[in-house]
Amino acid sequence: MVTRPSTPGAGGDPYLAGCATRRILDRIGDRWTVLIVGILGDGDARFSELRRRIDGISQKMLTQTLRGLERDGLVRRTVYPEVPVRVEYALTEAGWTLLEPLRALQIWSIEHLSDIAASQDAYDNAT
Amino acid sequence: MVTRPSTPGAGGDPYLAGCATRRILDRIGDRWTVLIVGILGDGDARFSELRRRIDGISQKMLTQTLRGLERDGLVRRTVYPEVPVRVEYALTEAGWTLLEPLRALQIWSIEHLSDIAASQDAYDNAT
DNA sequence: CAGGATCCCAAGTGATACTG
DNA sequence: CAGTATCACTTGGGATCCTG
Repeated sequence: MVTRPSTPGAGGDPYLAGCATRRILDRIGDRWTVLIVGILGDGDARFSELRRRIDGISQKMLTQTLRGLERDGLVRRTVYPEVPVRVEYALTEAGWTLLEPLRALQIWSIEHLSDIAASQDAYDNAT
Repeated sequence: MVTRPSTPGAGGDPYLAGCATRRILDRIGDRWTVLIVGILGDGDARFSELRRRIDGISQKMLTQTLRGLERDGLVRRTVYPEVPVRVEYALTEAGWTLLEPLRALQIWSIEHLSDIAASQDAYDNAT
């Protein structure tokens, strides 16, 4: 596939993996995406509900992030032409699959947050 | 732990998980961290070697990112007082554990990149 | 070789006002 | 209710020059 030496131990090409991961992190690495995906993982939600549950998000960023997720096929947007209009957001099949590796990262995060904080303190004091 | 209703299906508190994940993404969500961790996952490396293997990184960002990783206890920096000086970077134990969830994300990335690209094209054409 | 210090621009983000 | 549009600000990151 790629003319680059692959790592003996790991499966797959590390260079390709790096590129792919970078592109995904460009998408989910922003301040709001994972929070939205996480909430939608609990069930569908409408715009105002997301806005209420995500503390501190501006309406601009909520819209922008949802548009991006919709464009990537991770979130489905459904408009119900009632009065007033109702819009529901839900994870797509692909969106659900993203939840899995995200959980892995969450678990790692929770397990290592205190270690990291301690390391930071030690590092700062050593200055 | 937290005075917030937890999700029936998922393990752990989603609110805590969200906060923790956000803090981790603040750390690894930048443009270079995962690439550096990925390369160090292949084995120790010195400064100039990292600089060569990571295409496009500036010396400032390499230094800055390595400092951050060192501060978080994910990377160990070893100085050999030779002439000229030699500096080796290596993953710590915690750094190695991060590699696991990162692989999960990599696998997801590779499996879904084409789907995402296709979805983006469809979305853009539907405009 | 392995950085530190500085300047500067582009991008991400928030606040505010307006709309179908 | 669910957005769109604009402005203003903060920050990430690159370029460049300098040092032990």
